[in-house]
Amino acid sequence: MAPRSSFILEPTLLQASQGHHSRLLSGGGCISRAALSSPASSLGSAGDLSWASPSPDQHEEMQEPLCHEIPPIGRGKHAIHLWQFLKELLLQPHAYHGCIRWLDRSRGIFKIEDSARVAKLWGQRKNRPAMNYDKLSRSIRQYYKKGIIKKTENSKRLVYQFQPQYR
DNA sequence: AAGGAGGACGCAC
DNA sequence: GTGCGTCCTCCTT
Repeated sequence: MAPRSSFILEPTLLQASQGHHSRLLSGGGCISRAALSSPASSLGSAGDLSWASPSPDQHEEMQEPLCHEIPPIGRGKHAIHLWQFLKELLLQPHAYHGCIRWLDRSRGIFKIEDSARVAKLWGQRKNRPAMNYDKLSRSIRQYYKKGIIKKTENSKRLVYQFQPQYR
């Protein structure tokens, strides 16, 4: 029923297809362009590293209006990845206060404060009602080998760290 | 109990 | 093949 295709945000498309840093059309969603830094893809293409530079907190001038809209679905090619979703939440501390937050923003260290809620949000985004933290964390663990997210040195509970290229 | 590490299998791209 | 989602065993906090 819902005209999904006209409302969906395609962040992965933006970074996967060209890698150009065009502003996301903030029509139905409110993901800022900084929400999705291209991973290793930007290593090959020069010129679009302006905002994905290795520098920690360059600037954070994008406190865009909160969006609690939950895109209908997201599987397959056009699906947002878990690590992108987590960054999305982290970039909106007001909207997800008490849910997830940066512990050390410059090092990409964050803490999931309400595991159940984060899992529920992820489940909503992916249209997976049965999502829980047990399963979400399994996916995070898959990121270890891929070099996207890792556990911190002291391995604190519910604390993870984005690898530099994914910050 | 809740969280964490991985193996194994299945499924939609 | 990828990126999970699901289920499971065992271990740690």
